[in-house]
Amino acid sequence: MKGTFQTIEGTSDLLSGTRRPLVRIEVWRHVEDVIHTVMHRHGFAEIRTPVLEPTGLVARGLGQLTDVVSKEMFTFERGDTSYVLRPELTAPIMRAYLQHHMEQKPGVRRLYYIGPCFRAERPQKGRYRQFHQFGAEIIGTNDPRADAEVIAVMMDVYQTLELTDAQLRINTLGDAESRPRYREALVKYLTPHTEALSEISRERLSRNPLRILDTKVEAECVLLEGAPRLLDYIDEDSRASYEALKGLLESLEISFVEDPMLVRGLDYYTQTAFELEHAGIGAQRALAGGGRYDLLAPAIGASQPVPAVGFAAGMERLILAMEASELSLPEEHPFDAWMVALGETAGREAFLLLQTLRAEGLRVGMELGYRSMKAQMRLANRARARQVVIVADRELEAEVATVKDMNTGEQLTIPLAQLADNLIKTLN
RNA sequence: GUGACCGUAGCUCAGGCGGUUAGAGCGCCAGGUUGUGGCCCUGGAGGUCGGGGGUUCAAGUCCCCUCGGUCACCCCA
Repeated sequence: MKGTFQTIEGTSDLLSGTRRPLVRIEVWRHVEDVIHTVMHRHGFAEIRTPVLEPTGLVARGLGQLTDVVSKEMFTFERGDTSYVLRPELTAPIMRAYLQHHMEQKPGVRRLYYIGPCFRAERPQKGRYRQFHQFGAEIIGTNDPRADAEVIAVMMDVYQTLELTDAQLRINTLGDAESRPRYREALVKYLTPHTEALSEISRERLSRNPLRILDTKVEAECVLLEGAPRLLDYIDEDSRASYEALKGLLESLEISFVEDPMLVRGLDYYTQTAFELEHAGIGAQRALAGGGRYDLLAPAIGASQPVPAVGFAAGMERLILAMEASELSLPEEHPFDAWMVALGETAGREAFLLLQTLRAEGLRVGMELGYRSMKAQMRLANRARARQVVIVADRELEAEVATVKDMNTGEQLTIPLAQLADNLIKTLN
């Protein structure tokens, strides 16, 4: 236990054969398969960017004042550059879009990703220092159909995984002009009540007042009921695009609730904002979040805004939700067959036979080292092998193998030349 | 970063007010069946009681520090 090395705080190994779905590799593979399939169906192209990015990209992209940038980044210096382990993927994707001049390609860009991210937070349920996100972005248009499409592909992933008990909430944050006007009104309303605010909200009042809207403090929620409404301040374009989005979602029969208190924690969001929540996964209940971020590109150096909308989703939270919703999750894969050999000569022949069966496409296992038949049979059973192929001197002399069906217990003698065909036939 | 709870075999846990060889179930290995799994029976291996310090004749048990885990705050996917 001690003396050996351990995974560092808030990180974990994903393994085969564990009882815990959250770290069971078969569950991850299944979820990833579904994500790739759904994204592919919707015409999104995969993009993989480095785990390491320039610190400046993330700091300017997400905003210096956000908690993620100001206290949750893993950064290090080497030479005269500062590197960061990416805390999210939207800024890196926009960086790639600009770097590879994707705006020069015809039409809009539909991109999706899956990969690890890092945040130096205190771990708890649904929150880890290395965690995994998947997401999709549509870059190059402010058409509200893009907002609807991003939500549609997101919902399709959960739908395909049969996770149907998540709730979608949407809101609009207004554009670059209307948001500051609202911000001003909110500050004006809250300032006389400064005394009633929590310490955290008081600090936000000057730094990022919109974040006060999603407070959990009861007294503040009551106070906010009388606050100016964001919806009353937003510009015509944002309002029209928000109405269009709602109409599209209704037509697509994607159910949602409007939540005027919904705000996002990163600076780059404007207009559409949305979040998908699941009630069964603890305090970190957001499965996915997203929205429009037309201002990200100029924040990281582009000469003009690039209209874009997307979502990001947590893989760990998705798996926790699937577990909470009692969906059946993949276990270790069974074996088609298992080789059992007795003695050194047969052990060598069985090993060669094993390889030819594998070449035929069968999933076949075998213990190495010379153990008793009983021990080998037990291993075959544990591996949930459908059939066992027994080979010893007796069989080899006659050029046959004894094949045992592990469900019925039935045993047959099969000529080696017909072994593969025979195994395949009985599997079907 | 703050707080609460928890660290005893590979896993899940038991160990009344400190008392001398630290236990169980499951798992693992072997045997019962000179070539046959799942059930059953028998035996075996496996533990510096997270680490360090202290109190005491005596510490898994009490105290302090430390590391790790879990959950919550905060934050966010």
